[in-house]
Amino acid sequence: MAKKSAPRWLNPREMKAWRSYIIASRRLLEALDSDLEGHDLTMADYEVMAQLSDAPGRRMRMSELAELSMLSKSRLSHRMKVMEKAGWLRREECLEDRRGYWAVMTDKGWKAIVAAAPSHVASVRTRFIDQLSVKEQEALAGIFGHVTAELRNQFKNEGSGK
Amino acid sequence: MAKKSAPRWLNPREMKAWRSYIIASRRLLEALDSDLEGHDLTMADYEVMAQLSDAPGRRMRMSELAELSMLSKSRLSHRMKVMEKAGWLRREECLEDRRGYWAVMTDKGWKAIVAAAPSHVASVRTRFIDQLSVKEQEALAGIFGHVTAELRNQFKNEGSGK
DNA sequence: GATAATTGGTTCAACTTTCAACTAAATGAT
DNA sequence: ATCATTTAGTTGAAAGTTGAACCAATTATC
Repeated sequence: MAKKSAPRWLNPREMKAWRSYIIASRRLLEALDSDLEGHDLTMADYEVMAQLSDAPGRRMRMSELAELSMLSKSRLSHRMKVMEKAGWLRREECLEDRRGYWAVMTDKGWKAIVAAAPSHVASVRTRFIDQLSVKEQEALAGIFGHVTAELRNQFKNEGSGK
Repeated sequence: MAKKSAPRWLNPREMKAWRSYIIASRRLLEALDSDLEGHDLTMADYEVMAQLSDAPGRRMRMSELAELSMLSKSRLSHRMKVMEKAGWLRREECLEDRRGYWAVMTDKGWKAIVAAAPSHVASVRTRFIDQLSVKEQEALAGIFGHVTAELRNQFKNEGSGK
C-alpha cells in the first residue's frame, strides 16, 4: 500500500464523487438508525435479526450469523447477550458440533422484527431508494458490486504478496 | 415516519441496489480504516486533521471543526484529548469569546497529516475511485448529492409538522 | 441593568466495540 | 493413541461513543 511515487491527488470531479458519497452515507446511516430507535434497534441489530428471520427454522450457527451480518464473532457474542436479555433470541447448544451454538429467534423476536420491518423499509425507501431513478439504481448496483468484488480481490492479493 | 398502509417491500432491483451499496460501503470503510492504521489514524481522526490543516492558520473553533468533521461536540472533545496527548493538536483559549476554544494543529500534527495523506489518497483511489469510470463518478456525485439534499429537506420538515 | 435564554464546550455514567487471551471440542499427523 | 493445529465461541479489560447534565460566558428581553 505504501507508495514512493508522487501522490496522485484527486481531481475536482473525483473529489466531488468521493466527498458526496461519504457525506451522504454518514447522514443516511445516521437517519436510518434514528428511524429505528422507536423499535429499540440499531441497523446492526436489525441486520442480525433480519438474517436470522430468513434462515430455515429461524436459527443459525453463530459463526454464519456473524459472517452474514458482517460482525466479528466477539461483537456478535456481546450483542447476543443483550438481545437474549431482551427475549428476542436464545442460544441453543449444537449437538452435531459440541463447540458450537445455534442462535435461535424466539417468538417475541419474530414479532419484534415483523413490527420493525415495514417502517425500516419505508425509511430506506424515502431516504434513499425512492430518490433514485431506475437507471441510477442499476448504476449503483453495478458500481458497488464491482467495488466489493475488487476489494475481495485486493484483499486476496495483499494476503500473500508484497 | 410510521406508516399505516401496506408496506411496499423492495423489488429485486431495488434490493440489489440497496444491498450492494451497504455491503460495499462497510467493506470499503473497513479497508480504508485499516489502510490508515500504519499512521495511527482512523478515518474520523483523519477527517479532523484534514479539516484543520485546510483551515486558515491551521486553527478552527471546536464547534466548527465538529460540524465539518461530522462529529458531535462530545465526541470531538474526547478525540481532541487523545490527539492532544499525541502532540498533534493543542487547544487555545479564545479571546473573542471566552467560552470557546481554538483547536490548533501543531507542527508535529502537520507532519503527521502530510505523511498520512498520500497513502490515504492512494487507498481511496485503488479501493474506490479508480474503479469507477468518469460517467460513474459523475453518476455517484449526482446520486449522493441529491440524497444529502433530500435528507436535509426531510429533516427540516420532520422538525416541525408530524 | 437584571434576568432569562442561548451558545460553546466539557464531563460523567452508561453503553458499545475491539482486541487479545482463553476454553473446549474437532481435526489431522505421526 | 498422542500431540499439535485449527475451529467455535466466550470473556474481560481497554478504548471509543453517546447523551444528558453541567458550567460559564454571551446575547436577548423587558
